[in-house]
Amino acid sequence: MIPKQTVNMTDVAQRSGVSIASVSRALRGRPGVSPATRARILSAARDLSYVVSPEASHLAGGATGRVGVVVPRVDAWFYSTMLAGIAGEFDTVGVDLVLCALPDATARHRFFESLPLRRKVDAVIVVSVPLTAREHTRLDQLGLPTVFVGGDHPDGNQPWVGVDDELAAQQAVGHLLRIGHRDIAMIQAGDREGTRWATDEARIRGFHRQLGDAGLTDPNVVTVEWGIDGGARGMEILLSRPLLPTAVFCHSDEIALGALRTLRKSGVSVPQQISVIGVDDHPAADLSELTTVAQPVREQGRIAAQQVLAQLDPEAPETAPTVTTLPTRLVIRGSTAPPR
Amino acid sequence: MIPKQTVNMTDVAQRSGVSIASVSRALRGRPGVSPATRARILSAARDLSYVVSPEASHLAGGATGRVGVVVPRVDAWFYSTMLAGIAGEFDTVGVDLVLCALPDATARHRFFESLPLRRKVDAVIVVSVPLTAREHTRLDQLGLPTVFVGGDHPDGNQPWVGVDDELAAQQAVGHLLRIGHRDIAMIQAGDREGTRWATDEARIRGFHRQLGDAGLTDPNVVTVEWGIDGGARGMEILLSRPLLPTAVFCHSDEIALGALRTLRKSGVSVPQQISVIGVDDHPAADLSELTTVAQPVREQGRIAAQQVLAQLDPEAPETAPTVTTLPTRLVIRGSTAPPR
DNA sequence: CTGAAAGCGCTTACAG
DNA sequence: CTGAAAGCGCTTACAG
Repeated sequence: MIPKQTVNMTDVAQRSGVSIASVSRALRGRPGVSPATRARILSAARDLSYVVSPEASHLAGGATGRVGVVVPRVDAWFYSTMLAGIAGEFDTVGVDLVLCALPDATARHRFFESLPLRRKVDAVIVVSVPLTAREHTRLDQLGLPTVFVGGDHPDGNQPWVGVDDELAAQQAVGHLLRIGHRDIAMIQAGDREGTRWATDEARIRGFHRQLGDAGLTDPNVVTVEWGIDGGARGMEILLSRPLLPTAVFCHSDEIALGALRTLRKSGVSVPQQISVIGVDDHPAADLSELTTVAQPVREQGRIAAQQVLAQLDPEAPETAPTVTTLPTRLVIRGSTAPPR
Repeated sequence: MIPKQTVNMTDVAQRSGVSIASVSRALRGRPGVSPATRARILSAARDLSYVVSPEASHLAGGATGRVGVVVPRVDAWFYSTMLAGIAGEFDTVGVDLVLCALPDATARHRFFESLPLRRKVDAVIVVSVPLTAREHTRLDQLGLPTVFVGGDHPDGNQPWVGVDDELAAQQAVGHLLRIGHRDIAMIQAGDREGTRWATDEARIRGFHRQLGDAGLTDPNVVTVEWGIDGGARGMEILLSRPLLPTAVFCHSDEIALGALRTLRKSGVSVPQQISVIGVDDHPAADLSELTTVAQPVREQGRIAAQQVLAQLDPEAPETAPTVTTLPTRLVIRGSTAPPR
């Protein structure tokens, strides 16, 4: 006899001598089943190592047990760390993570127009992705609980988790000012496709504000493509100008690491001739003795996941959508020192 | 009037004046629909921006349109890059990626015992995860096409993609020998929980073999936990011994980067006093001038995804399961030089 | 080429 | 507390 590929609810019902309706109720922990019957059913289900078919369950009105996670990309420290935080949280409750990476404007556009997550997940976490008004509308049309991480705060009152990027920039620049720098440049990240990233804008805003508060105006800003190579290029540009600033605030550690590479290759010593500071506390920042403003990335993912799960849990008390801003922290290493 | 939440096949059928049977056939590209009807249906589906319900489709015998990807973790360069390669490939054909991270033995055990992917995906990609015989059996019980990336070659004739880690180690050690080193140590990665990773074993095998071929035996080997901190610790141990080797082969770039950190902090100059080489070509290797043996990670992910998709495509010609070994390549940077 | 119909494995009112 | 039955949105033989 060929064993059946899969055990279904009918098998469990037969083995425990009840109808599938009772099995369904027992398995979902719903009321309306006597304790004795419930016990019998659960034991039968265990014996057969039965798992509910998510397809059938969802089709009949249940949840999918899946949450979509939308990220710009996965092969960057920030996003993969975020993902690890989310995945760890989902794993504890058996929710499946459907990954959507939107590396460029085309992918983003396609995603919001075709909404491939439709009917496939119970909720969505959107990490950093900048949304146009139309894209927001499309997202709403999914009709799913949504949690945003980083990036713009959603218009409506939807949950958001992140850090204060403007403040982070101010902390970085504040440190440079405090140790005596007055000639501070910035290497800013810009999107090749012209997409405006909330983080980018907040960081340069913080840069200008902090300098402005110190009475410094019209600073040197170079905008390059995000990444190590962009940072390297940014520093090349600064080096090509007549006067070298005494310090450089870099949009992020990846930019700063590239800048450090250029400085090393050019024989400019850090921090003696120039101070460099980034944002993030990327693992490589420690290796390169890069002073930075750390942000808790994994934690952001964890919190976002918890919020989504709370929204999905019918048992959970109804709560107002929360905006969670996690603290950032100056980490002083060897790449910054007072100007000479 | 309140618009319906979701458009279903019936809506498309009505709009194009045919039965849902024809809609289903047209949408799935099956024969038995006249070109004119097909065109009408496709256009109606587009107008309504209809997407097939994966739940219903699968329940009725179709595919889920999902593939499970199992990785040890996502927050490490190797895995996130692999994931990016896989995700990019899936995106082109609209397959959803269900991510499963198995960070420790407990998670791994739970995963293979409860097989949470059961009934949820059409196929599986297993990246690097070491499998016991029992776990292999359990995986087989899923009855799904499976592609392995890295790690052990599966016993049966299942597709595998990866690099030759033993050869990679030999390339690294070969380089050290070629430039004159004779006293070569290794910092090896070991699993805290005692899990035996195929990659780890292959790399130390290559190390010993290459030294053995050069008539060198009984080399210095230090085993530490994988990662930057492990590498740092490994180098501390080497430094604490009476004689410093002239060169160190590191299990991977992450280990090597940690080793470099220790050397810098200890004031030991690289490559003057000691040469260091790693494996992977991690982005930070370039920043740290680390000589290494590069492997194409994203490409491995891409190929694995293509193989899985080919197995899922009924149109695709039946092919024998392939073993694809991608080349590794020595990348010489500043961390290695002839001994003095 | 096209459609009516059975059936996939569940959940949930609706009756007992 | 328990079960018969409708229905979720599809796919696929089976008839035309």
